[in-house]
Amino acid sequence: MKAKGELVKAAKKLMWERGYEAVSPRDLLEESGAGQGSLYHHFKGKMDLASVALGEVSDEMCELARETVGTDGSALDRVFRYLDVSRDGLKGCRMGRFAAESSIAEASLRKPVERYFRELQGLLAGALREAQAEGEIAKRLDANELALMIMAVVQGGFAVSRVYRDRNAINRATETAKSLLKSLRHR
Amino acid sequence: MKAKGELVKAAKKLMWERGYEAVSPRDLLEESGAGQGSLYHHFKGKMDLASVALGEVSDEMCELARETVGTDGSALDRVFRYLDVSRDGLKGCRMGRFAAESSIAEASLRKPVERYFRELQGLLAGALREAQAEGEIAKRLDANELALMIMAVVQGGFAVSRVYRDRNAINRATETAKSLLKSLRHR
DNA sequence: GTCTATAACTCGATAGAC
DNA sequence: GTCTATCGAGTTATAGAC
Repeated sequence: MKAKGELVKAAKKLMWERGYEAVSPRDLLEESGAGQGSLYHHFKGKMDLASVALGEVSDEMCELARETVGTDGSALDRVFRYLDVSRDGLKGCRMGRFAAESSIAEASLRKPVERYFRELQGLLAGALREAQAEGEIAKRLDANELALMIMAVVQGGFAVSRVYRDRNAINRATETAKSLLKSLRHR
Repeated sequence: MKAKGELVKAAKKLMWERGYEAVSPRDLLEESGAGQGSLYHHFKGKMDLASVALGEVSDEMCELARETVGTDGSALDRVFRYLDVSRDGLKGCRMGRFAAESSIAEASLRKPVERYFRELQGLLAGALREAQAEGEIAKRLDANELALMIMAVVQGGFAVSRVYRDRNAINRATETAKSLLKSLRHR
């Protein structure tokens, strides 16, 4: 039963680095130290293992998002706290990196990613709505749409960083998003 | 010599749909109608063919960007014209979709993508700088950084769209970006 | 539950006839 | 310049001993 846990751990590590398609069962067995049959004893196949691994990553990312966007500080500061997270643009989002792969069409892989995105959008939209209610920022923009755009900046920031081979491009993009949000204040 | 052109055409089509890694030489031969040896007669291999195809796509996308961000209309309107392009979020950017793949590490694939991104950022930054000079928007934000963020919104919009399976999520994200830019006016 | 061995297939690339 | 045939390696998955 140890092999099962080791396989999931290996999948979480390797698929963060390389995504789904670029990781082979062979890689997973090697990384985990498990024997050939173990993968297919505990899981239906590579995709089933990936699905379990992504489910765990999704849980971890949701928890992290709740801590980041959490409850202390002003509503707008909580949104800024999410944008202020220092990101390595060359790595890619542990969840969002699967969006570009064709495997995202498979429900078992897409669902954990969608769950994280919905949770994150809800957290950001909640904080933005609160910021609007308390007069921190203008009310004319829909909080849900603003949250969606903020998430797009982060996801797209990874893309731009990788193309430019500049691990900080993403952090400059989120900094600019902060500046734009500030321009919604005091109206 | 017909096979060469057909192979490039096939690569441009299939790699738009599926990226680099998910397209095999087999797929390319089938789509193009060329025989097995033709690929390796005209190109060094799959990557060389992809590089030529991406080069052509990069040229086309640069030209399209120049037309879109072009010269007529106010500077800010030209930026809005780029954001207003209707995008199918489920498809993915013809260039940006390669950013998430590990093959982007290969210079011959990354270069055409980077060339397009630099061209686009330059066009957007130029229009934004002009908008600032003419007093359309506030000057306190760097035009280059704003352009970078706008590109991130578009690239990330594709990611969010695909995860949500909502082809319009990207268009809502760009619409919100427009609204935020408008909040920089009249200060 | 874990392992070794291997099946059946596809991958990117090459050889060589025409 | 194009084709058919095929290589060696790597892919996902299965069989069956322990």
